Amino acid sequence: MTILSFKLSENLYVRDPQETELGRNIIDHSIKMVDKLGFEEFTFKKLATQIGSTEASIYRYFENKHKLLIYIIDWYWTWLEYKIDFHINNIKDPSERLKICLAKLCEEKTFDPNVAYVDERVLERIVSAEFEKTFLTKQVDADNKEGLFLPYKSLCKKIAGVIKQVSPGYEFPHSLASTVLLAMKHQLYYARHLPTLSDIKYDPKKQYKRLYVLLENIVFKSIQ
Amino acid sequence: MTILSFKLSENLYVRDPQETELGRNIIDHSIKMVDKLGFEEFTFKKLATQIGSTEASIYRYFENKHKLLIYIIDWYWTWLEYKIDFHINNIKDPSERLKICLAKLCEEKTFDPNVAYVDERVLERIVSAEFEKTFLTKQVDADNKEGLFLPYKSLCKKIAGVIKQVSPGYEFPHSLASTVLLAMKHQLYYARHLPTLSDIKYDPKKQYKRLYVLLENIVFKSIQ
DNA sequence: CCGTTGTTGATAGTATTACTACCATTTAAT
DNA sequence: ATTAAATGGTAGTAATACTATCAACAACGG
Repeated sequence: MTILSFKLSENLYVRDPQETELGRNIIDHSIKMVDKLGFEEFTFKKLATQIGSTEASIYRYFENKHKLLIYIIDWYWTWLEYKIDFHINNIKDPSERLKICLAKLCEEKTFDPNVAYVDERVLERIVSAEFEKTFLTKQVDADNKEGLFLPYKSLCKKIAGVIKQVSPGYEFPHSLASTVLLAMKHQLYYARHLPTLSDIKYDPKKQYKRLYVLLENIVFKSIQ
Repeated sequence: MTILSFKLSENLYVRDPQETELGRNIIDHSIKMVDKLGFEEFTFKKLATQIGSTEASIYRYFENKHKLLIYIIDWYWTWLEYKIDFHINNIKDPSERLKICLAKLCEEKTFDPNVAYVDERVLERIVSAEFEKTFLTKQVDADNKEGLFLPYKSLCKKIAGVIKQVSPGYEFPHSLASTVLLAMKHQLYYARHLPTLSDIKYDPKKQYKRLYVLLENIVFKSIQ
């Protein structure tokens, strides 16, 4: 049994949270709290109380809650890219590769205790609801320069690359990849909260399959 | 010369800002300030100082800054739908109608003094950067019940309707419409701040045409 | 012309947030 | 055993997101 963990950019934290008990506790409980309260209502104070620590201690790990959020979300994208790599490895046929990418994106996540201490289902909800808040800020450019968005950009590039393999002449592989990546998160969110914006009905079982059909349709038709 | 203005849902405000000088001032300057500072840094205090009024007075118009943001963004979607209606009126051919829709979505906005007191270019930037913050909150369901997202849902429905006219059998008209609406805002934002996520290069002149080509490609290929 | 009502301005106050600073204690490493 | 690192505890600050109260000044109807 391998416990999977990923080293993320040092610019994200003051002290690496994966190295200490308190650090891991911070990550673990922030994930749960952000999911429950939403990012706006989530504070270091509440987190500190929850884990029986203090605000000051948390600030020793993360400069602010914005970087903590990016940390969590970067973790998700890194993990997703890892998963995709793992599954397209050794597959030669480009179309098949692309289908696997999309399938992995849409796949219903499960809690796998082998993957660190993180519940991927919760993580997925956080990414759906909070991802865009990481870069829709006035500090985008500074954050980007620090490499805080590398995991997402890397995943996008990977998918764009696979698209290029299927259709070398296609003009917009990166745009299509980023559009699909966002769409996948949004369609699930809409299904749940704003159903008129989507044709995918909220259904914990069937929605993922239907999402796959939608994305496959958009991607393969667009590049053909 | 007609000054165009739209009546928005009463649930958005305490007192209708379009009816008084102070109200119009609030809208006018919030738009400028949200654009300049970003929504997080924007406060009623700063706004009050800017327009030579007080926090208390602003609270007489808007319950909080969240509703003010929704107000501004609802205005934008309402105006965009109006514009689309205006231009697809009397056009019979469904494909032509859909093309006009997309063209109007992508079109470079200009400052038209006939449309109230609002600079649409600024508005467009705000929508690009802040729109998702209106619904990615824990109060989505409550806000939705109050009808705060009607203008966006209505526009989405309209485009889905046109898609249906072109391709009556297509399974995902709403999903495709909402995906494209978001993509249009995001691709421009990426072009500017996260260029590796897009194949559209930042260029105040040419980017809109290229965006149109992208969206036309995605939409027409997907539904064919 | 008076009295009522509505709108704004001015001021004040509160709970919470997002930090920073400093010191004491525990723990781990040499 | 000594030292350094990690944490906890406490305190404090500026700013935010409000709420409440009161006075000034229109505007309007009788």
